[in-house]
Amino acid sequence: MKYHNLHPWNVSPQEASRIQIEVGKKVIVERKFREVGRIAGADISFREDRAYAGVIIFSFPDLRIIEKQQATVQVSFPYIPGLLAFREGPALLSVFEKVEMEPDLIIFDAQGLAHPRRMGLATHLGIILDKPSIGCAKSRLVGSYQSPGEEVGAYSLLEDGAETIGAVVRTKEGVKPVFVSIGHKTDLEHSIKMVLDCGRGYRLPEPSRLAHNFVKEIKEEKADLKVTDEQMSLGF
DNA sequence: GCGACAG
DNA sequence: ATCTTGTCGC
Repeated sequence: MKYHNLHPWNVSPQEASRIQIEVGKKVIVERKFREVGRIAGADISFREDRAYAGVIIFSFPDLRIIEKQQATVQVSFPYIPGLLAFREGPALLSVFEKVEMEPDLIIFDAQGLAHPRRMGLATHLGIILDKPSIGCAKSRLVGSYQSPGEEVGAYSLLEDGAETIGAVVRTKEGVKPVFVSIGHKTDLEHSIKMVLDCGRGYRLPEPSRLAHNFVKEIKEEKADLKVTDEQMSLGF
């Protein structure tokens, strides 16, 4: 996949926040597509400063795997709440660059608009990749909410002041709900529907769950290789 | 100053 | 996220 190089990534935290405010002006919170034929799940696993990024493309709604790609990248930006995209973004773009079967929608294990500056990783990468995206996080970054009903499919709104920034969705009974928010080029109602339609009895939707297992495997099998993709392409 | 804080 | 043993429950 191709993507737009909108800004540098090796910047200070202050500059990163400024970039989020600037790039965030491009977000589109409207869904124009009708059908989803392919959906992608992406995730990253870390070991020290090396990131193992993976993407899996599925057919939808049958959720058959049609492509898997991976990339190993050296990471230097630290984890700072609100600036996750600056730590994981570069590695995710490296792996999306290898994807050939373009997805119609991407689900990220992170927030979308449910972010202090409405620029969570799902929104940020959706804009750079120019693809509809959804943020499906395992915990809250910002916003207040009432606990959703216990039945699968129940959800409550996540709000920040008078603004609705996402939804807290029950994807499995007796388990902590997930935090769904618009990433880019879609709406909240459809985002919630997609997360639920991709559910197969587990807390996380299949694209997220399998992408997570995938990068975990990659990390464990390549843990001893102290070489990143870039170093390999340089001939070693 | 204190507590919160995606992965 | 990652580091880790046992443990509670279906």
